[in-house]
Amino acid sequence: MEAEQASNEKRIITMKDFLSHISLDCVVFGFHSNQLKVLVLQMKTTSTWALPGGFVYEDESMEVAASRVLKERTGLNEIFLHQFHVFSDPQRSKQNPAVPDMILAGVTFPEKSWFEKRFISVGFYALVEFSQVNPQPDELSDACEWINLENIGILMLDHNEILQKALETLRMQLTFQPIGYNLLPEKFTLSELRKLYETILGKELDRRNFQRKILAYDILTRLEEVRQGVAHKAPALYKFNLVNYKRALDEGLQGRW
Amino acid sequence: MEAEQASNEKRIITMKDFLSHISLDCVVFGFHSNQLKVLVLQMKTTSTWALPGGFVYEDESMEVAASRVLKERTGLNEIFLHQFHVFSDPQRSKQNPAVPDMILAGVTFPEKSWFEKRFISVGFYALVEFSQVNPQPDELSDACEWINLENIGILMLDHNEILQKALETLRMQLTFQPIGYNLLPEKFTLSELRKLYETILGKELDRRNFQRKILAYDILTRLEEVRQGVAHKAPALYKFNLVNYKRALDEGLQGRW
DNA sequence: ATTCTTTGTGTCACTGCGACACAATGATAA
DNA sequence: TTATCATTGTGTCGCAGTGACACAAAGAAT
Repeated sequence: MEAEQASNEKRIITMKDFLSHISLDCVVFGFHSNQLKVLVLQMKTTSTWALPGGFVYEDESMEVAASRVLKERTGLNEIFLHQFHVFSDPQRSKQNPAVPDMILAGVTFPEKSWFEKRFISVGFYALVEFSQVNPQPDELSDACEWINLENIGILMLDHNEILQKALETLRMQLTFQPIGYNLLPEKFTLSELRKLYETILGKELDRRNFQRKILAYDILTRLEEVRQGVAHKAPALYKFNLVNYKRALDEGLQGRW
Repeated sequence: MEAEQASNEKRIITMKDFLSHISLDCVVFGFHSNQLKVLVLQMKTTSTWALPGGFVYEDESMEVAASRVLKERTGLNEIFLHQFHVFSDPQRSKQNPAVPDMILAGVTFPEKSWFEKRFISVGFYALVEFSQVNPQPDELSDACEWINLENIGILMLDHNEILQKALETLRMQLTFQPIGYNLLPEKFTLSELRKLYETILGKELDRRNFQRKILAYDILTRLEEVRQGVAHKAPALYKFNLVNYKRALDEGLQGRW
């Protein structure tokens, strides 16, 4: 169906075309200035902060819906998405705080019955290149912006739990899959990659051991170039070897069993 | 609400109390005779084999619903469950093949509209002690029984994909979490535990190296007893140290980063 | 009594680990 | 111009863990 473009004018959105009782919430991770950042929205009526999310059209898969929703929030066409958990506590959305915002935005409810009742949410995390994102609020929110992970305050509903679960999933995942592609620019330094790992793991890594280990994964290609305009010894630039990187995602890293 | 007991007589089941568009499918793993087994149902009308599953009441979480469904199929009260993926291809249930069986079983459809349309399925895998399971078919099926994982044939809808994804999830999980509790009896031998790992990984492990590694996890307690009635040297019996086992599940095994 | 199979314990050479050193490089300050 | 500082690339060290495998014990079968 036609893309719903962000617009200043009120537009009619009907819930009828969405699957009832199902929503999705996205934890969008970016990386900038050696900080892991999360994209959040500020709701119009309540001013609370929330993770981006939305609903699923009747002819969409969850992944397609999440891609569509995030294209609208970030402007990006291809986003690395990964489902990580279904949040289904019946208490989590007894009274949907977004309803006033939706009414304000002109949403009509052909059948209020399902939307004002509970719904489950499929949690996705997305990894995006910070510099390529053009944050766009939706009809329900005043702002869409990046917040440093360590500065996240109180979010709407169970969004703090959703964010925490996403982070735990990312952390656990580093034990068997690499990370970095989709988050870092095409060319990056080992120092930048290491700081990405450090912000996810929440601890400092020895730069020499990190280098030996990550090079042992055989997923990086060292470029002839070095980073320009830096204050000290210029570090080498690297890029991901996508064939090996994707294989490492599919098959997991070697080891353990 | 009242438990829906299996019964020979037709009973009225109404879809009205379930969340629309949402189902769950369970891959129930058991382990017996050194084989990983999966619990499957045989549908009445079509005679196809399917994974157990069901729907979610309006006041249940996904986990509670899955526990309820599996209590009915296995007779077990406490089952280790883990969500692993949401299956949401719009094509996956355009025409629900279970509808004829449901009609045969006396199910009425207050609002056919959602059930004959598509729905997403939350995939769970369950780990159960084979010997404690009392397989029970539901109203839609003739049989509920174990099949060796390596003998699984064609399953209904996308259930082969669901099963494959569950197995991949289990395999990947062995790189950062242990397995065995819930699947093995309270007392077991290292040989039995190793064969469990081998059937999940699909490859043979050296029994000496396996022993050294698994003991290094510090999740096992060696008992004073040995297995009786065996043909050769009696192996020592072990049990899981639940404190350490659960910590290993929560925090992951040491290593990598 | 011998053979077979399984188990418990252990060894070996090798690899990877955590902790860290040293030299190179470029900017900054004296 | 020289010295200092901070960062990076490469490497070492002692130790721990690995894959491959040996040997002895134990009990059943022949």
